[in-house]
Amino acid sequence: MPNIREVASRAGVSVATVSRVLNHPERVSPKTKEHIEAIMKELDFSPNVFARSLNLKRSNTVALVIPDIVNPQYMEIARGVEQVAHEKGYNLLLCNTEKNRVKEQDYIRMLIDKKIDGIILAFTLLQEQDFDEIRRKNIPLVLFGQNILNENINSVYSDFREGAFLAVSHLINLGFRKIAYIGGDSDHLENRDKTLGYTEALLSGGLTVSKELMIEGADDVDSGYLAALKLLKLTPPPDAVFAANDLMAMGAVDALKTEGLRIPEDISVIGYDNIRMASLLEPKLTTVSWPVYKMGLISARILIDEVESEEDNPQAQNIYLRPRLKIRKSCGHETRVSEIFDQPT
Amino acid sequence: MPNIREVASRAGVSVATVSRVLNHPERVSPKTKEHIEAIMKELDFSPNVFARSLNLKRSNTVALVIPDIVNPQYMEIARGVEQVAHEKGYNLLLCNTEKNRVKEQDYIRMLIDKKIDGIILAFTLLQEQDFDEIRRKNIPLVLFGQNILNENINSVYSDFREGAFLAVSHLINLGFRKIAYIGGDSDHLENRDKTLGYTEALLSGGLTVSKELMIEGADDVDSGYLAALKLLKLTPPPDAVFAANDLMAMGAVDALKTEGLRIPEDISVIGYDNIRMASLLEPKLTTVSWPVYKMGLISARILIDEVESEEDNPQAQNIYLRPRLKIRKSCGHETRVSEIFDQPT
DNA sequence: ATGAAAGCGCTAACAG
DNA sequence: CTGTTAGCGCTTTCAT
Repeated sequence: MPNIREVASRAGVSVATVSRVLNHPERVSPKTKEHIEAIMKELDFSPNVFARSLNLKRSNTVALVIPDIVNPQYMEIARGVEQVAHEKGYNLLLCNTEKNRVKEQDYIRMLIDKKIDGIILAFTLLQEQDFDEIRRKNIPLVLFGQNILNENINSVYSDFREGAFLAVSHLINLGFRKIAYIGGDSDHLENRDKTLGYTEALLSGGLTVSKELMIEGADDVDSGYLAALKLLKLTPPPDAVFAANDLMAMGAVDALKTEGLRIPEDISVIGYDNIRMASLLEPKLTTVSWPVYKMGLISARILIDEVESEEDNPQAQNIYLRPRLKIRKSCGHETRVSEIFDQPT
Repeated sequence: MPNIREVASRAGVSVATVSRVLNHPERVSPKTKEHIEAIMKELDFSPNVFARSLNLKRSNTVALVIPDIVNPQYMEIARGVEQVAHEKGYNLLLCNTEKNRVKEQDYIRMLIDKKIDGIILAFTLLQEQDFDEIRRKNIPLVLFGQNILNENINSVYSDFREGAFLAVSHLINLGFRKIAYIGGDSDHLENRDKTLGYTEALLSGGLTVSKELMIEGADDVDSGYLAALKLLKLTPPPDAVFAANDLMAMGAVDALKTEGLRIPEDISVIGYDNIRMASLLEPKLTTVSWPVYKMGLISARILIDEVESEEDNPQAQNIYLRPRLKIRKSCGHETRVSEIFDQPT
């Protein structure tokens, strides 16, 4: 593996000149530049990134920390982030916390030690003070999918409270009165926000909030299945259920159908996320959509801009994208369904 | 940020000693070791990875190169790999090629330049000669999900030809005669293997292979949908369809149902992969399962073992895990369905 | 068991 | 426009 010294000597120049064609090509005369480049090609030379990083104190690598690598919604984030990172010549370190607070903290520690250029924390389980070290070391940080904890931290988020409110209000408008809720893991702030949206919608619709209608799931298909089974034990059972994500909604639909109920004739189901699969379910799932992929792109752009900016304390950005109701077939009401389907989306 | 020199001077020892407690603790007297460790803690010192890597020529980072970050099956690989990498103190660089041969080559080039410690190539689009550079630089490499191209390259794979054979034979045993095939992107070797399995099963079942029954999809839900629509135009239409993955199978089911067909009464569908969603479909999808997650774990272990081994040319491993038929409800035959469902899985 | 010193390969300040 | 040179922070001989 040739190094810069070898290139220099073969080209009959100093290492500084070679380094210059690598980093400031404009400061080298076109002739020597071409010559040196030819030699680089010939020797198949590529600069040693470690030495480079040691000097520059940058790794050209950013990290995405996510709770669950197999959740398709989270992977949409990764797709967006990877896209931008690759475009801009950065590498993407993927950190899967498995919703484990300790693993998340470990990872952050490790990322700081590694002198990562920037970090995107998606749906973090951590508190503001846990970011202190990141901020103290001036490592650019973007919080994804999180309500603003602090205006001084970059965040790209969608209002999950509002989304839940939308979903439940839709159910109420449809005429349902006993609306169950399968919530996500309440360790996550966005799930607590959804719960808020659920109760607010109930209240503002003149309904009462009942603990027995609220079950906490674990964000996956199976817990949705189990929760629905539990809800069916109530007498009378709920006439509609709002699940905090599509995965749980799909599990619930599966359970409901297994128990012989028809959807939406006997019971309505509404989800959250609008994952691709949600539209393949029978019946196609009504859900709340929010622009994950786009938010992934945006997060990465904000992050990398900040990495590359000279400023020490750039103004934090708080980007906010709205959720939207996606009406399909899994909710309905005998007398009102046509009326609803005629309304614009 | 304190460096090793500062730790040394505060501890009243030389940098060499500090370095030793980091790398060869046994070569330092317990007393001084403890003392130095205390000072490290006090100063919150952690060694600079760039300097370290520059010396050691290792990055403690491995890469996973996959064709499609949103395919749940591929993400299962990532889950396994991340698990092991994290356990062993390695970072995981995620490279999404979007099934783009050029992007894949770019990535490999970049990984080599980055002096990555090891690479797992999942369902690569590349040819054996494309790995030359990786092997020349002695970078440990594991091919995932690939038939052996070369016994000297580590590979962890499942026999997709056999899996397809299993699936189609099942259909034939069920009594179907006109069996369509929605293949995956034929740029991928594993999809060509599935095609092989399909035709072999047909032939060994005494059926003929017909081009018009074979459609090439793009491994996603939508292309399955489109393919099924096309197949329905045939007269008579096929009585069963084998899709090369569950995503396409799900798309096909969607199309078939939309066109008013009942599954399995009017037409049977069988998929491949056994993704979680496949069991939520109505009817639950019969499919071929193979142990992706486990294969991810294994790949990472082989890779990291090789990274950490002293040997220059360790014996390559070729691990092989069998696919298995997962019989559910989406295939059936009026007269034989009960008979089939009584047979052991 | 410990220390001195020579790099690892590169960048950038400084000098010309 | 180009060359000289001093680090970046660490690991590792080679001495002692």
